[in-house]
Amino acid sequence: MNSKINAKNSCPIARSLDFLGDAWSILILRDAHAGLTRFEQFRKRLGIAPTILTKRLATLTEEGILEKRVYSEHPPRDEYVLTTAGKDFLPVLFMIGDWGRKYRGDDKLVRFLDAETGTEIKPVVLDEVTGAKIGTRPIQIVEPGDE
Amino acid sequence: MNSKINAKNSCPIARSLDFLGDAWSILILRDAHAGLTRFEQFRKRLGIAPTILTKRLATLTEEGILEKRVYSEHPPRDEYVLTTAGKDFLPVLFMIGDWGRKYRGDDKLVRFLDAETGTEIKPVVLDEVTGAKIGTRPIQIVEPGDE
DNA sequence: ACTGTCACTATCAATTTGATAGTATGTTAC
DNA sequence: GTAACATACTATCAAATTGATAGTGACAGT
Repeated sequence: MNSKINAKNSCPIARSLDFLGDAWSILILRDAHAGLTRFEQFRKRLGIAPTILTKRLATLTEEGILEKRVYSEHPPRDEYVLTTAGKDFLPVLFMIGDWGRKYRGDDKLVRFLDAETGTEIKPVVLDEVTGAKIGTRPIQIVEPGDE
Repeated sequence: MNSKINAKNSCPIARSLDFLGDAWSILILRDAHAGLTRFEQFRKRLGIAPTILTKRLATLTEEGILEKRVYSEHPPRDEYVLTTAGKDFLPVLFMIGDWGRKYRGDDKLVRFLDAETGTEIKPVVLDEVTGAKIGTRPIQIVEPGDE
C-alpha cells in the first residue's frame, strides 16, 4: 500500500496506517510498552529477522513513535524508547487486546491487572462528551468542508 | 508473518493480528462500519485492486468478521456484512482514529458526531473496574499459569 | 444486438519479506 | 593476549506477496 495516499486522506484512521497496518510494528509497540528498548530484546522476544526489525524500528522512529537513544558510548549501543505519541498508542493496544480476548481468546491468555487494586482491567471506550459507550448510539460522519 | 504463531500466542493482541496488521483490512472494516457492503463499493471507495480486495474479503470472512450474503439470485450478487465480532471492532477503529487525529491531524479531517446530540465524539478508554483512564495507572502483566 | 453492471479470476512484473550468514565495535574470562 | 561473547546491526538472495491490467460469466435494460 502506498503510504502517501493515507497521509493526505481526510480520514483519521487512514492517517494512522503508515505504521499500523503491519503486524510486526504493533507487536514491537506492545513490547515497547512492556518495557523493552533494545534491538536484541525485540529480536529475541518476537523471533523476528534482524533485517525486518531494522526496517520496522526505522519506520517507527521516522514516524515519531519511537526515539533512538545512545545508552552507551563505549561500546556504542542504542536503544529505542517510546515518544509521547508512542505512549499515547497504549489505548489502541488495549482495545486490540480486548477484541482478541473476546473473539480469539481461551483460558490461556495473558491478563492485565491494575497494579494498585490487583483487579483485571476491563477496557471500554466511552464518548467523553455524552458518556455513552461507543457502538451504542448512532454516529454521524461529517466530511471536512461540510457544515 | 506466519499467522499460526499468533493464533497460539498467549497475548490477546497477537491473537488479533491475523487480519489486523494489514492496512487494507482496517480500511475495509472502517467502510463496512460506514455502511458499505458490496465488492464494487469497497473497490471504488478504496481504489484497491480487485485481486487484493478478493483476498482481504475472503480473509475477513474466514476470520468471522464479515459474512457473505447473497442479496440477489438473478443476477447473482453477493454482499459482505459485519458479524457481531466485526461490529465489536468499532471501538478499536475509534481509538486508531483518535490517535491519527492527535498525531497526524490537521484541519481537514473527517469528524464523527453523536447523532443525537450533534457533539463531536471524544473517545477515551477507561478501565470499567477502577474507572481510571488507561495510561494513567501502572499495569501488571500476568502470564497464564502464574498466580 | 449492444451496452452496462457486478463480482469477480488470470496473468505477471515488481516489491516486500524474512532466513541465514557475516560485520563492526567493543567487553570479559582465562 | 587471545579466544569467546555481546550488541546492533548489514549483505545476500530465494520465496512469497502485492497490485496493476485485462478479461470473464451471469445477467439487465433499451
